[in-house]
Amino acid sequence: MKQQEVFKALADPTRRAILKRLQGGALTAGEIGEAFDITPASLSHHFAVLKHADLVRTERQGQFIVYSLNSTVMEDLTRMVLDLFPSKGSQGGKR
Amino acid sequence: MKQQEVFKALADPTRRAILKRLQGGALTAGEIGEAFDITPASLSHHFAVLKHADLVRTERQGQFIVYSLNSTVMEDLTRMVLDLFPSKGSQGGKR
DNA sequence: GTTATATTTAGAGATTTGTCTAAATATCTA
DNA sequence: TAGATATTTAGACAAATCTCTAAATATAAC
Repeated sequence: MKQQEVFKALADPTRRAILKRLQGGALTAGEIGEAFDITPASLSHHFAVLKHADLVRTERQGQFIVYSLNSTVMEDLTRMVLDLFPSKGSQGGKR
Repeated sequence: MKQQEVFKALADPTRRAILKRLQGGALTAGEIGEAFDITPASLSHHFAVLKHADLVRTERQGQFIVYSLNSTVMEDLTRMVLDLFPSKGSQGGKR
């Protein structure tokens, strides 16, 4: 997993909101876009970043492109976060 | 907790490395800097971002300024990440 | 008080990022 | 095939970000 891509992808509030929107299940690009005051082109850029980080999956269905969360990344992400902080009780104290 | 500040702070690899360095316990700015090929000024900028996100704490000790992880944020951060993804088994299926 | 060490602040410059408009691609429907 | 809809790609621009050098601040040691 590309740690850097994932953290970068999560750094933008619009992208985090996109992920949250997908929690309820897969949506087309257009359906996702309804919630944002942003052009389809800009939205598409965010999709590209999320895809590059492997946080979402896509599937074409006729005219539409359907986005869904890549839930397997969740585990990795949690691990990455946990890895950033010492486990409880193991932290170095005062010097 | 300022979610946006936290995610932004974590988006930079140098800052994540700083956090990892602090896992072993508190360190002075100079000690942290030894590991990076970067000027003290740039490092100080990263410290400011981490502090602003409340990810680290500081304490002056004479000439030195000692940085340590703010471990209480860990819990919040994990919650933020978990919140971004549906809990296992609850994810919406195909449409 | 002067000098040295540790760190931050200020300001500048190059790169990256998020947004837009315009144009391109893909699919559907008639 | 032609026209409509859905989405992406290309290119431009402003704002944010990371880095640097130079200067400022704070403490320590003499």
